[in-house]
Amino acid sequence: MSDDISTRLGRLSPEIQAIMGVYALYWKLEEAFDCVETDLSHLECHMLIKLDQPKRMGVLAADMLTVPSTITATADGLEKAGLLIRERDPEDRRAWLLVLTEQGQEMRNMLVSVAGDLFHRASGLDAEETAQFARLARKIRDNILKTGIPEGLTK
Amino acid sequence: MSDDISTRLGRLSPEIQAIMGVYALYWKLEEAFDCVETDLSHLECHMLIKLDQPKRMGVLAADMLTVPSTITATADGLEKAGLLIRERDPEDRRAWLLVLTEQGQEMRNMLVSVAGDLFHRASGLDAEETAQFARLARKIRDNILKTGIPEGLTK
DNA sequence: GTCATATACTTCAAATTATGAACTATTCAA
DNA sequence: TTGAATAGTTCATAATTTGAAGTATATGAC
Repeated sequence: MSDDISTRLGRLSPEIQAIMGVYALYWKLEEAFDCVETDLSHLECHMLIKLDQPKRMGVLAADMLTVPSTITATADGLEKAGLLIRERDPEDRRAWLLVLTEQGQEMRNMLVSVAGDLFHRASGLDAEETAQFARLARKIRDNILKTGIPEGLTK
Repeated sequence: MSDDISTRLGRLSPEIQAIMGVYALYWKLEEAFDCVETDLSHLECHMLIKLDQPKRMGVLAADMLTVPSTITATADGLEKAGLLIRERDPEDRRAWLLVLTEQGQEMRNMLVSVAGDLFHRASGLDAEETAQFARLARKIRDNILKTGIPEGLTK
């Protein structure tokens, strides 16, 4: 009709519009992830996607803005599924490096490809808009990691 | 160092960059919401923010991409806290309209203001970038609601 | 060297949250 | 009027998340 959701949303502040958009996209992506044929939980999918290279668990915790015990549980799941292994970090033997197995790499590639496609369909943005959005999203993420991550955990 | 998180993220596809940015922002906002002095759960905060005007529970369920029983539970909490009341929708007496009380309005105003500030601080974007991001976010949200919401539930 | 303190991760029990199936009330269409 | 569909509710269960206490390693002060 005339006074529909979109029209009213236009009257809210840009920040709230941005937040609502982010929430909608987040929820939609989560929902869509459910449909992907895997036995992985959402957090397991996220961790897999973030493991573009071996990372310490503490770094992942900071990156995913969660607590260590959650990372332990998630890594346990992925390890049990044969998608990653734990290796001691030679630079600090208290820490583990999470390293994808070949099978983990394959799964990750699949997820990354599916996620990209999901974003495309869910967002409805064209290539240029996607690039623009990605640029801002990257800037936001940089800012969050910069302000939210503990000192020295930038590996 | 040289090969830091941000640099590597730049090598990923725009879609994945966008998704990671969205996830980072979502998680950061969730985390920040915890610090706001309320007795509300996250979902209760979200629902409150979405109630810029009376809405049917089914509309909220579609909007928040969740199931009816979750909406029932969330509305129960807000009703118990005196922040909203249920009114039968005169156009369809099976449906409830969720209407904010005066106290609910106040709480919502507070949350909207805090959320805007949170976005500002978490994202680190300036006004123009925020506007740009908001525009794209709105477009995304429109697309998601258009494709995800059941027919006729645009009230 | 060694002692005290800090860090990286794990364990586990408890709390929170989310879900789906079965149910009530109302509407709609034939 | 009747049968099917829709709006929301209830409730038991499942999944997720957390925080506190524990182990092992590292770091810095003496």
